[in-house]
Amino acid sequence: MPELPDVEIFRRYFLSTSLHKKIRAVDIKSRDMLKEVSAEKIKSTLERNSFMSALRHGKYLFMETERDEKWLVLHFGMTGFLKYYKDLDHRPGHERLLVYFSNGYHLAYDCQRKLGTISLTDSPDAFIKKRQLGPDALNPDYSLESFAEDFRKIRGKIKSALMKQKYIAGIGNIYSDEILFQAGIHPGVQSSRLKKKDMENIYRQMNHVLKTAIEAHADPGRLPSSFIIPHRQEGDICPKCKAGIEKEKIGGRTAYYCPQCQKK
DNA sequence: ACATTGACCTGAGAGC
DNA sequence: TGCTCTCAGGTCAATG
Repeated sequence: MPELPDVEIFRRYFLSTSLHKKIRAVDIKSRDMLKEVSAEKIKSTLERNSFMSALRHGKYLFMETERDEKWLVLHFGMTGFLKYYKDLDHRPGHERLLVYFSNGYHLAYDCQRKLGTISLTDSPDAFIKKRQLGPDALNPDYSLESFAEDFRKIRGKIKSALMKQKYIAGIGNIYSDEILFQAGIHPGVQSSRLKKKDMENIYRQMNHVLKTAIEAHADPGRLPSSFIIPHRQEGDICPKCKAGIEKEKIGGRTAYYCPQCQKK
């Protein structure tokens, strides 16, 4: 599930539920999801501490602690999400990290497939650099000029390029389909062969689609009816021209597109 | 150097 | 009902 809009919604959820509350205890339920940190280190950093802010870069969420200037870093894989709850009856099904606040509430990081990661860092910038993440897809400082120049040099297909986190961070399988659908570009086109106008189109739609998705709380049911996301299934029709939606494997992932609106 | 493939996990749904 | 197979909104290491 979690691409940039989803993680942005998680960030806002975290801000509205979990700041400035004393952390009574921390339970690491899946040690295999820890990356470059021990369970003991996470516990000693968070316990008796509290959270004071949060940042997002691409699909990563950074949560800053009040003391020690440490940041808990979560990646949500394909199935991760956060849940803040009091009553244990509301506990989600696959808790991997559980924070107990002294007010009796819990913040759970749930990740069924365990494809996400839990880390700790002194600096989000250093973390981003180390993981070789590109600019965040909604970073206003990442200009159309830079985007066009970068993507002209990439040899793969445009869909794969948009999903590559080292080129640009935050876009995954679902939103790359939407951006290309809105831009009217076939996902299998070579990035380097796109015209200046196509680049501009993709760049604008990338910003528009991601912002629109955040406004809709990354909830497919609340997206505009002109989006292809609710129609990403075989046998469905294009919301713009009513042609049948087609699918194709591109870079190992399933791309859905409209053969009429997105010609090669 | 760059692009593609398989592995990593777990569960839901389709088909028999 | 129960089995097997395929697929899933992600990434990383290994391969071509």
